[in-house]
Parts: sequence; C-alpha cells; structure tokens
Amino acid sequence: MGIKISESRKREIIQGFYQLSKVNGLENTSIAKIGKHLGMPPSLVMHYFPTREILISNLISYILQQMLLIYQPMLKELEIQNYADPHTFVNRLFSRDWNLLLDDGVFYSCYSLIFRNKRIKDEYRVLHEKLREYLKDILDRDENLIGKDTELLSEQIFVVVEGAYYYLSMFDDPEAYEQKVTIFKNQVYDLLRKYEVQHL
Amino acid sequence: MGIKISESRKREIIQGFYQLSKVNGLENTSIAKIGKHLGMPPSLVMHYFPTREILISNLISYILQQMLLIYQPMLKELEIQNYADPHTFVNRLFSRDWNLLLDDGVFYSCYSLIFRNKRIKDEYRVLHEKLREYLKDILDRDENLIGKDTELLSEQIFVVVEGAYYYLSMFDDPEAYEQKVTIFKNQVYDLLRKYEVQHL
DNA sequence: TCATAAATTGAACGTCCATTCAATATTATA
DNA sequence: TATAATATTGAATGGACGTTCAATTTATGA
Repeated sequence: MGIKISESRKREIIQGFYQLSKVNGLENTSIAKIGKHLGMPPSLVMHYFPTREILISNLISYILQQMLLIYQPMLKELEIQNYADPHTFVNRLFSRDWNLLLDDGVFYSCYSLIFRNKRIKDEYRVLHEKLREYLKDILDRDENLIGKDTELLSEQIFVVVEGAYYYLSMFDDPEAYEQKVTIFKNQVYDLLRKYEVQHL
Repeated sequence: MGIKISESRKREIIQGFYQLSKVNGLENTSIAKIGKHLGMPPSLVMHYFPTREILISNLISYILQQMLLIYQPMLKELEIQNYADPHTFVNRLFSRDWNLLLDDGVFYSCYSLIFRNKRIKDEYRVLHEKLREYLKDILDRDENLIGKDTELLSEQIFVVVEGAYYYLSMFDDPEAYEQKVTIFKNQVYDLLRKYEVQHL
C-alpha cells in the first residue's frame, strides 16, 4: 500500500492550500475554499488539520521544503563529484527556476508571519542557516578559496541574493529586470573574485 | 481651523489601522475593530474609506511615507550643508531607529501584496527608486567618489541593506543580531572603500 | 468473518465580516 | 437665520468564516 491515506491526504490538502493562496492570497484562502477546490467537505480538512493555525504552520513547512528542493540538483552535484562550481551555483540562485517551485507572493506572506509567531520565525531561521551551510560547503571545496573565511563569504553572498529577490520582485519590465539581475550577479562575482585574488 | 475634519479623520483611521495591524496582523484587523479602537461606528470608517481595499491602499501609502520619514534627518543635513557623510548614512540605515517609525511585520505584510496588485507594486517600486536616488545624491557630494558610477554603487549598497533587513528579522538573540549587523555593515563599507580606493 | 479503527460525510453553530441605509447631528455658507 | 453640505450614528443585511458533532462509509487486522 505504501503511504497511508492519511499522509497523502494531508499532502493533497497542503498543496491545495498552496495553489489557492498563489491565486487569491494566503489571507483569502479559507478552509471551505480548500475543501471545495479538492472536492471534500471542510470537516475533512479539519479532521487532518484541527485548526487553521496548524494548517498554516504545515503550509510553511511545505514552503520551506520547497526552498530546499531548489537546491537539490546542486547538492547532488556536490555529493557525486565532491565539487560544484560556485559561479554556476550563484547563477542558479539568480535564475527564474525558483518561480516554478515556489511562488514569491505566498512565500512573503508566510514570511511576514515570523513577526508574530516565534515558532515560525525559528523555522525560517533554521532553514536559512541550513542554506548558508550548503553554500559554505560548496565554497570550501573550491581550491581557490582554501584557507579563506568561507563562512563570512557565504553570509555576504546570501545577503545580496536575498536583497536582490526582494528588490527584483518589484520589476515587471523584463529589460529592467535583466539589467538589475546583472548588477547583483556581478556584485556576487566581485565578492568571489575578491577572496580568490587575495589568495594569489 | 487648518486641516479639514475629513482629513484628520482619515489620518486617525489609517493610524488606528496601522496600530492594530502591528499587534494583531494586517489580515486580522477588521473595519469593525478599527472603529471600536477609535470609538466610532464602522459605518464612519467606511464613510471615509468606501471599501476595505481602498483602506489598505491608503495604509500602504502611509507606510511608504513613514519610510521616507526615516530618511528625513539625513536629507535635511544634505540640504543645509550640501553634504552628508556616506558612512554616517549607512550607519543610520542599519540602526534600530527604523522600528520606532515602522513595524517590520506590517511592512512585509503590505509588501506581500505587490504580487497580486499592480498598483501597489508600482507604488513600492517608485518609493524604492526614490530612496536610491537619495543615496546617490549623498554619494555624489562626496569628493572621494567624484566621477564614479554612484548609481551602480547605490544599487549595490541598497541590495545589501534590504537583504540584511530580511535576514536580521529572523534573529531575536541580541548577540547574534549584532554580529550579523557588523558583517553587513562592513560589507557596505567595503563597497564604499573599493570605489574610493580606485580613485587614488 | 467480525470487530475495530480510520476516513468521510453533511448539517448545524455562533461569530465576525464588509457593506448598506436611512436618520440625525453638526458645521459651513449665503 | 435659513439652507446646504458634511459628519456621525445605529441598526440591519446576507454571506463567509472556523469549528463541532453525530452519523455513515470504507479499510484494516485478528
């Protein structure tokens, strides 16, 4: 039989929640709407997630898992050949692939909850620390960066990536968007270069 | 008499909306609650803001004004003596003063609306472009940066600041917080130094 | 097969929601 | 002061909300 019905149902509900939030917003997605969308009574939704708060909490876990998923191909690379090119990694961070796996609107809606919910805040922080750790792993395997403060470097790279995502979301015009992306990408490359040059 | 009653009422309502959103979250602040908080019937709130959507739209304008307010002292300085120290400016950007004028929770809640509302997105973008312009003005008046691409530099500085705010919000522990702030501040100083050094 | 557990249904609940409206009070204007 | 505009009230609306519950169907395991 494999997965229990219970588990696949929970997954189905969370994904439905996510899909509807993408279109209508997190705050406008009710338990009734999720049920209707999935063809089940709201009481069944509440059977698996006893309160709306729990439902949201699970959505957030799902979203943070999705973020990890985006890193998966690069982490695979790292495992298999024990090396991943930092520049390629940075390139991927700035690519639009994100949007396929994770909607920015839902992401920031959930993010805004950290300010009133300690548990959510902690979950977000842990996830981000994990992502930084991954980048550090990649940097540590680059021979140009041996002996360098890769922890500091990874912090500096990430803060640019995060600021870039925040800022770029405001631009619809593809040309303006690309122009900005180039700036921020170069900013990260400069950081990498700075550390590499010091090595010579 | 000065301001019309109408205008001061509107301001009162928006501020009440903001205050309650700070405590309970934007999505949990209803028109009825705002009215109760201010001692007026909900119908009076709706007399000044015919729909909830309009009310939110006005809250966002208020919030963006508050952001501009944070820059006010520095812009005054710029006007009076035609110069403001970039390092002091950066220092202020990273200071906790923000929190007194603008709650991060409300800010990011409103920000998350840009993904489903073009008008709000444009308003946010225009505000941020304005802030960047201010920074460029400050940089342009620094003799160490004459002839430099201050527009690019201001973009690079701001992306760090924005990423930093995003990231720092996850840290409650003051020690960890301060440690991160120092990293990001130095990152901006490095950018400034890089440009200044090239000048020599 | 039978008992037990899990999954699912549908109806009902009180509450809060945004919004409407007609009536009244206050203020401005002529 | 008379009139018109503005400000304010309070009651009412229907609909959506999260949640509860008892009843029923389906699957599981002895």
